[in-house]
Amino acid sequence: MTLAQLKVFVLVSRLGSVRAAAAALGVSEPAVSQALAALRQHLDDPLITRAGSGSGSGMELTPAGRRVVTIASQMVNLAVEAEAAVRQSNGAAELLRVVTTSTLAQSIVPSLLQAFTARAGGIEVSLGVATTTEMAALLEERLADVALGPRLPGLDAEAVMRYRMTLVAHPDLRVNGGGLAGLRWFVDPTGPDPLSDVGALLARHRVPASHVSVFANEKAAWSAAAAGGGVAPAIDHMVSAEVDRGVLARLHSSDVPVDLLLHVNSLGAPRRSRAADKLRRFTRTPDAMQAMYRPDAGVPVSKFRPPVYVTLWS
Amino acid sequence: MTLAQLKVFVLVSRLGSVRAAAAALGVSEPAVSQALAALRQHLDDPLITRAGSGSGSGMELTPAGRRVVTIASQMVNLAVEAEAAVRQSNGAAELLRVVTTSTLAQSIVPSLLQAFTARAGGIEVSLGVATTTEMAALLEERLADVALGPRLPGLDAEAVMRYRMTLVAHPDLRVNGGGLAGLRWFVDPTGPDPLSDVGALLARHRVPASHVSVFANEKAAWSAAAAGGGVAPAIDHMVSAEVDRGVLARLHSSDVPVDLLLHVNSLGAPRRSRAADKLRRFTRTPDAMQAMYRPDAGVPVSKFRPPVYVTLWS
DNA sequence: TCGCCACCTAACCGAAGCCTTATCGCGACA
DNA sequence: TGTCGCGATAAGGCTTCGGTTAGGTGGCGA
Repeated sequence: MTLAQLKVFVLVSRLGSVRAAAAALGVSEPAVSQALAALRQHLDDPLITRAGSGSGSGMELTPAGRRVVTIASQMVNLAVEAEAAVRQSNGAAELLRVVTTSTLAQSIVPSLLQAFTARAGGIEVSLGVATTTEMAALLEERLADVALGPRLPGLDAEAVMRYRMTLVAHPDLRVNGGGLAGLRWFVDPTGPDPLSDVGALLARHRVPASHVSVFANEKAAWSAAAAGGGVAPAIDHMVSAEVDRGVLARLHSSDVPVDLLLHVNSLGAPRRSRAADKLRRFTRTPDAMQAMYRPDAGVPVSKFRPPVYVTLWS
Repeated sequence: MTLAQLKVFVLVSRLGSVRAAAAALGVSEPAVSQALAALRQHLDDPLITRAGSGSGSGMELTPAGRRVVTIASQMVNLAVEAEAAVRQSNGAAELLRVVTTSTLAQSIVPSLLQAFTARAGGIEVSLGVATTTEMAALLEERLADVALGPRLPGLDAEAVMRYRMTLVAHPDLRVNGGGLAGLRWFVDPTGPDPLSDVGALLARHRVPASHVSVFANEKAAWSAAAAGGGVAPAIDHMVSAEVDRGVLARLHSSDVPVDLLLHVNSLGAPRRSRAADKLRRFTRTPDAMQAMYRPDAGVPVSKFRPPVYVTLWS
């Protein structure tokens, strides 16, 4: 019984799927399946089984599994706590692990974190990308300290800023009879995640999967849209320069632009790290606002080469 | 950072010595030292250092070490709890791990445990031997559920029975001018442990180490005494047969025979296992009393061949 | 100053952990 | 009835763990 195995088990039970856990950990699916098998053998109990014994119906804990998952979760948390305790005792830099969606990781979040590290000394920030479902599980398991994105139910969430998502395209593009759903859509890797901003947009417009092209990052999607032949979702104030230069134009419909809220999510006050607390406080300052609205402050796109959607901390 | 490493660290810090921890775990001393080194490297902190940087002065936790022990201890406890939870959920036999002193392990305790397992169904008992100092640490770390022996401070102790420790020798042996300290003493492996019954007896009589011979078990010590040339401590009612047969005779002095109390020690009620609770209750019954006073009920001596003083549960 | 005691380090070795790719099993669903 | 999705299993390789024995180091006491 190793800590890694316990971490895997907890993550599988929280995400309800081996595949999802593998993705969240950034490893292959057999790796997860095998860790689970080892734990099952060691404890001599299936712990978690396929529910409908078919696909799609999720998984289900055995009685023993239910008891173990709570204990295992505590152990994983304590392991993180131990490392943090040492780091803090020795005055080393605190570690703040932030997760966000792929879309936000390319636009708003990097400049926010850059401003934060400059302001609050002695904190080392690392940024990871995850789907919305994963974000909650990652926070619960203390694999991340803060999640920036939509409001996560069951966690301590706080609205930070309002941002507008628009659709952009080549200025000459005309929408024909089929409506927006008839066009080609160029999206970043959050597109396939139905809970993400972009995924929700695709769902609302009932865009068939065959019309969607996934790009490594948002900028690549705009470029494709600027070249003509399709539309791309974008965060409004990040494309203002391109719109001003006439390279792109905003499209309008009943659904776009749409105003969204960026939240800071973390565990409740007693359970979250000091660094997480500091970031929460920082997001309320004018400095933070200014950083988030600065359009050109993105990190170099190269940092987000595929596979973007998988990041992990050991 | 593995659970085994954490267990080692906690045990070292509780016993205050690498050697003692190695003995308690039944492994060589470098094994412990190395596990500690791995943890130190991983956490980048010495965690625990020699106090006076000399021999005998014990060890001392660093600030980070102090914080880590408490966390590590919880983790180790939770690991045990997880396994117990599964076992219980599945109706498998509960596991009761008992530690006792070497002296008692050869005499009173086996017949007690034998009676207990016969009475309380579905409990699997395993017996280990440890020094008095180790017993407390083993209970704290949940490496054992119950300790049978002297009262352990800081734990939930309950007196179970009174037993008498006598000195036996060949019937013809006469004590000369030097008193008892001038004789050869034949003792079992608890002799070198100054906190044990036998060790305390040696200390009170100021027996020099050169006069002490350590035998693999108590019966071997009696045999040597019966052959003449020395004395051996023994639990009174276990040698009554030999005394009746004239093979051995009891010696008397201001200090011997001495009456001692056997205690059941375990963690406090909320923290101890159900099986531990059952054993505690059983010790209050007449059946338990009868079993403990039955002189011939020892387990075969072969089970206690050296190394006796080492015990091991993984 | 010699030797002992307690801890650390080195070197080696087998077992287990943990990752990969490839393949199988099995419901669900068109 | 194929085939798709998803989990389990097989096989293979690298790394780490955890154990051993042997030898090094540095106070402390006689």
